Amino acid sequence: MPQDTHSPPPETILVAVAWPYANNHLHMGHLAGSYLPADIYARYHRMRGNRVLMVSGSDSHGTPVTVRAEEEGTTPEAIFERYHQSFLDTFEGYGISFDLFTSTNTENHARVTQDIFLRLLEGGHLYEAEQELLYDPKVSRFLPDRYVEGTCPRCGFESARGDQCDSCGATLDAVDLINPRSRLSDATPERRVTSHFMLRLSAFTEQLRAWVEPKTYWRPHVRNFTLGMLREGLPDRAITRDLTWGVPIPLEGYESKRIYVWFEAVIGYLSASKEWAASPLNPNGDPEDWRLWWQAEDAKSVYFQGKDNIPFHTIIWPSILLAYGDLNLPYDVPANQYLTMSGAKASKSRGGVVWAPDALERFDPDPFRYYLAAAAPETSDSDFTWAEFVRRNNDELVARWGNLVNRVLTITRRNFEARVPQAPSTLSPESTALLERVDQAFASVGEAMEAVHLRRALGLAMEVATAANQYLDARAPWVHVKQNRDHAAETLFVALNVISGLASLLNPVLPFTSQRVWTLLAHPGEVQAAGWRRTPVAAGTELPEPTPLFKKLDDSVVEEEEARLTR
RNA sequence: GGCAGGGUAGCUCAGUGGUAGAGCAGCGGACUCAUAAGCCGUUGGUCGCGGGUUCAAAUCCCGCCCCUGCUACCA
Repeated sequence: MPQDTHSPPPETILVAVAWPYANNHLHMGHLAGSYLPADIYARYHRMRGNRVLMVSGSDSHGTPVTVRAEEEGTTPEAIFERYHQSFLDTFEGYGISFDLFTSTNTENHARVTQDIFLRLLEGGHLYEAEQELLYDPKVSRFLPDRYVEGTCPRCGFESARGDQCDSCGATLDAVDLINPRSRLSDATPERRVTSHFMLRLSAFTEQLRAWVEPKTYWRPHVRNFTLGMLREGLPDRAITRDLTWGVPIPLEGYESKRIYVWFEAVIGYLSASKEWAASPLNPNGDPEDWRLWWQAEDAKSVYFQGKDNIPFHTIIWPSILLAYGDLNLPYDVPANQYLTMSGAKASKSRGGVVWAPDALERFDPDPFRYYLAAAAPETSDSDFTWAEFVRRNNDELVARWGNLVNRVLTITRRNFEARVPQAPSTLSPESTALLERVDQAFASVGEAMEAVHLRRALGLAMEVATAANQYLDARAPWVHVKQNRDHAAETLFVALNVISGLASLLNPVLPFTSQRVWTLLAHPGEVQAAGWRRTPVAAGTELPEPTPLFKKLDDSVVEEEEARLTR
């Protein structure tokens, strides 16, 4: 019988997702690395009845946006707006279900950031210090290290970047480069002294260590990397820059400076929560509701992003939170490794990537969600190939799951006048066993979901589909429908109920097609709202005419898409 | 250089002390309801290399080789 496998009291969970930088469209690496895992996790918890707030936004500030604006002869706002809209479209297309996807370019965010800045200043966590930085006199701008090129002082490579030499791999300081030149104008940068606010990160080393040490449930690479950085000691870092595109410093006399992105962007998690609470999106209408996720003791916050973002979420953001006080530190930071594209790292700048908006013009979202979840880079880098995409689509979605739904519905339609057959009062052992197996899967899949082992969660759900195919084959309802109608009726009744359970189990990963299965089973409303349990299919229910859930893809897709990649 | 992750069947990967696993590909078979899908059986591995600990190691320790990533003032 259907049952909720375990019903603890509702939890409060903040699903915090990396802020994409608004200088280009999103690609498959972004989806696989943070947006899709976050969405699967959030959908699962919503089905469990937990109180989920899933937020993120466009990171709108920073030098690259300014530079791009100048290249195109437009404003930073226009560049940001373009990609912000692209992000919103991508999330809608792929079913990434943010409660709020805002940006750092809001008054609210500036206000929250400035509040934190002032409180940290009062608390002695910030101080002013002079720095010598490289300045491009032609474009009148201080240069981030990456915008300086020159000869590597170590290996003599002539096109070393200011932060790192691509030839010998050395970590560099831009002022040490020989014959430095600006990448913005080719001018020779000048050394100029400028004054900036520094964050006293060094003061938090011990507190952070005490906080991270017991986090044994974190992914090993996240915890080890963080502890390694703490062992080496944290240097204080400048949190302001000589820029005009960014959040202003809330003090007199600092009009030419802005709060820098690495300090300001992570604050977005908090400002977005506040924006959501005060907006019409909050059904309760209480602007103070953000406190539920940020101040309640048992609230959990889970931060999804790629591994390159680990220090910002395990060192810098926690330091800011500790300095500010009275706000929850991250509960977990399930950072993913990288998704490589046919062996090469996905990169916005280098090409060879599958752009999220483009891919959706030719394929449905669920096959991508499925593939990226099944091959998620949870423990090590994983490779996206079109051949694997086509194979998983055809073998696993079409043949195993879609075909299961289709064959059961078709037999039912042709032999039982499209009505769910009546099963006998006592089910056979194999029928009972299969139903129990589905119901039990809600516990095992749920456990994997909560540990953010999404590959495993999906694998466990798909095993149930395999068991259902085996059951059908053993019971051969297409044979018994002629000789022993009751036997076939029981088989189909059970199979339809198993499919109902699978629609729910797979919904976090496959929301679009699970909803279609829901409709094919004549369930009213939305699968998302049905809870984390199998919804029974009642005998006698009239079923609509089935249509295939997934499209089988021809092998020629592989060549076509690979040709597109190299363009 | 430092740090991290990885090196297991042709391919993609799971498996952290107790007789080597899954999916796909390959081979064979029974079936035919279904988008020729599904089901059953089967071939295939000195678990990167060399030492060590142990009654027992893919799994723990040491050394080495190779791959990837990170190394935080691009975000």
